Amino acid sequence: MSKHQKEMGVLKEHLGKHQLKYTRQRELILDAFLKQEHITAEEMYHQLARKDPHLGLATIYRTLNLFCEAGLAQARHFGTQTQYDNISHKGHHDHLICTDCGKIVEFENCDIERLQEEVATRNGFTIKTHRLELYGLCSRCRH
Amino acid sequence: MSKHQKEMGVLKEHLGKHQLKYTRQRELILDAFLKQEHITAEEMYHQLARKDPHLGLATIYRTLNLFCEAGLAQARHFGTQTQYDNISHKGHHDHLICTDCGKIVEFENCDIERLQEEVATRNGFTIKTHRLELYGLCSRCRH
DNA sequence: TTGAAATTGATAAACCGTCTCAAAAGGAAT
DNA sequence: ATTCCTTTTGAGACGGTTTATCAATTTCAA
Repeated sequence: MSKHQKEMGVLKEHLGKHQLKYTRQRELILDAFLKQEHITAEEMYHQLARKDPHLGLATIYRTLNLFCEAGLAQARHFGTQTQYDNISHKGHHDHLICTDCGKIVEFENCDIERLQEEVATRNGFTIKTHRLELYGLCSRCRH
Repeated sequence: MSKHQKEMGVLKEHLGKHQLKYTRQRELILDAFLKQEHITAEEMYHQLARKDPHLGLATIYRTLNLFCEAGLAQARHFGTQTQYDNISHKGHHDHLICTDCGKIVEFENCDIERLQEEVATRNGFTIKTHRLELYGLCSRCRH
């Protein structure tokens, strides 16, 4: 039995609502995905090759995009690749991204979140999720 | 004569330092670039096609990357494409996005920006640009 | 068990951005 | 202006990432 009951439930609910099916591959990919903070499709392809050598790369892309629609993942583009962030397990995480070396530092800041809520309320919005990315140079690349 | 004397100067200084040449294409692209807050190479390609139908897409990519090196632009990956941000443009704005109807509200919040700087400093980063998007439901779609 | 609908895997195709290279242009010295 | 060397350009080829295609397979409700 899976360790990720809650997320599995979110996925199944999304599948049910959209007449989609629960497949072995989707379960396999979700399990692997939830163990990561963020991962690329290619990385997951190699990682899962041992468990299921016939799992296709296209299926991984399709499934990760499905997770985004279900609210379990969030796609983020850096360099030439797409990172799929796990937002369901840890909640959202924001990123400091070095535009030179690609280094990524994750952070969370309650004060910023509170201000975001204020802004949203002032504009009549109810926030479901957000994305905050700070681009710049890390200490090593600044020199 | 160009309206963008200051930036033109920055570019020329960079060119001089690196034994690069001042060309008609670079002037044309800089002029177009500085009118935007951010633009993709493809967008600029179409935009400039009228002024110079023979301007190649590769030249635009090369030139926008040159602007990044000169400190006039900042590349940011958005969706599948690369956005080149005009960093001399100060009116940066963030977005509130309704996931239901697609409505987008722009906002600016100095307190959030200040906290972002704090986070960056604490992690040894120097921020050049950022992206903040709040996803949720607008007042109309909540009901 | 059956059958309609969704999914998969393999691969082709699309897409974005960079590289290549011959021709053209910049620009310093004459 | 001319020369000469270097850089740049434009056009298309190329490489890596992601999506589209489609026949075969799987899901799942009846």
